[in-house]
Amino acid sequence: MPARGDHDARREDVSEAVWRVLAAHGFSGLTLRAVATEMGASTGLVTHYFPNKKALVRYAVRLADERTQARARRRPERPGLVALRAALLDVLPLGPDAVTMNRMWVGFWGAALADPALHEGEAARYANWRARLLPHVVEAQRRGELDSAAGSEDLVAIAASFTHGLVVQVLFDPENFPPERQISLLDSFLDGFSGGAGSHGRVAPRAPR
Amino acid sequence: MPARGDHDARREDVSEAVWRVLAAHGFSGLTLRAVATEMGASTGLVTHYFPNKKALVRYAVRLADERTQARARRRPERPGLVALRAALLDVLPLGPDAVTMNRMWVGFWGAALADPALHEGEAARYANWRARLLPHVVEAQRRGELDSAAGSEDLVAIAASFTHGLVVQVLFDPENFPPERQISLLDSFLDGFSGGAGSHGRVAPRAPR
DNA sequence: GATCGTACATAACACTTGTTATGTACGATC
DNA sequence: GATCGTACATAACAAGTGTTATGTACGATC
Repeated sequence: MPARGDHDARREDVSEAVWRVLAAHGFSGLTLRAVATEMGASTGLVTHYFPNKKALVRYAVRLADERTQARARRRPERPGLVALRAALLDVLPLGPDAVTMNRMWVGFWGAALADPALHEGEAARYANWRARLLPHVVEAQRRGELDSAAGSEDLVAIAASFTHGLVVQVLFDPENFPPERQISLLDSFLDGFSGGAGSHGRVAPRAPR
Repeated sequence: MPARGDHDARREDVSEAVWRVLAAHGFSGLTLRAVATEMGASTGLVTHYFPNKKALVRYAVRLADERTQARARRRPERPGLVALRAALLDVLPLGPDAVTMNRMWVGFWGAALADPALHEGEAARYANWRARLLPHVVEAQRRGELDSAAGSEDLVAIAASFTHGLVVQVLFDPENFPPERQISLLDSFLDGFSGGAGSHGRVAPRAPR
């Protein structure tokens, strides 16, 4: 008899297939059969691990969010603006995996707007994301690395807006937004809010790559 | 025999129903029957005016974009930062109609990412939007209303990112982002890029309402 | 080694989908 | 006023959907 962990591991395998299908075919292309063939299995496997489609989607999305959060938490960051920059960089579609995940999130937004339960979950995730960004902004403001003209909560909302809006533009026009430009745009954005004089040079070092 | 204009007018009626269905139920809820009942008609009407679903979606999305552009073009704007602010304000979900249209756009993004034809169209619309914002940014920089540290194209991309990212957050959490806060966030954002000193007060007057 | 529960595959179900065909009211044309 | 094309409604169709039922291989348990 397989251990309990195997069961959960299988559910995560299915969830990852959901991510890929969602990223490739959008929410309207997310069918149990598509998920099954994505895994090279049958729909029987999917229905064996999830009671219905709604539960499958809920689990897959929640898992995606948990993975993202875990990855962000793991990195020991220097506080303040550097940490904020790292947290935002972490979201951008700078590599193939990040592209897939962002495609899945954007594809999910449309469905979440229409379904009350998914909507609530997504709103909570947004609030959670902002709450995790907030201490970095506060610390950056305390250090004078970020302008204090705007309130911390507002600055967080602005930074989150910029980042996700950039994600959408990147996904639709990847050739116009290669990783280097994404990073440079983020730095220009942060530059705008880095204290009094807006043009005193970059406050954060360029990414090594 | 009805005039040619009636035929086109009917196609626009159908398109508007598509917008509402898309905003309410997302792309996966966009069915010919849903569109028909949204109009209080039968699917026969829809199929009479459009050869297939793909053509219907294409037409509806293109019409939505044309309407938006026409509205933006009509307003005679003062040049520079004021014009940029007005153009961005025009996109935000400040009223019920704008909320509906933005919900439809976000719902459409997911489908556009998955379908090559729709993807191309959406990428073109983004490029077009940036091209229309560009002269305002250039003029604002020339006047010294906007920081010239960042390139004009980059500033446009940053402004577009911020605006659409804010749209998404507003749609998911409207109570946290009432119209006044949306406007104040936009002004804070623009403030960050308004020349040397970042905190010399608002560069653009608050909206009257 | 018989029993049994788990982990699937396979198949069938009712339902919804886009599409197509058919029917029909009705104003314009001769 | 007969004819005709337009503007739909109604209905039928095959294909695809989520869900449920059934079959079955197989390692663990006694």
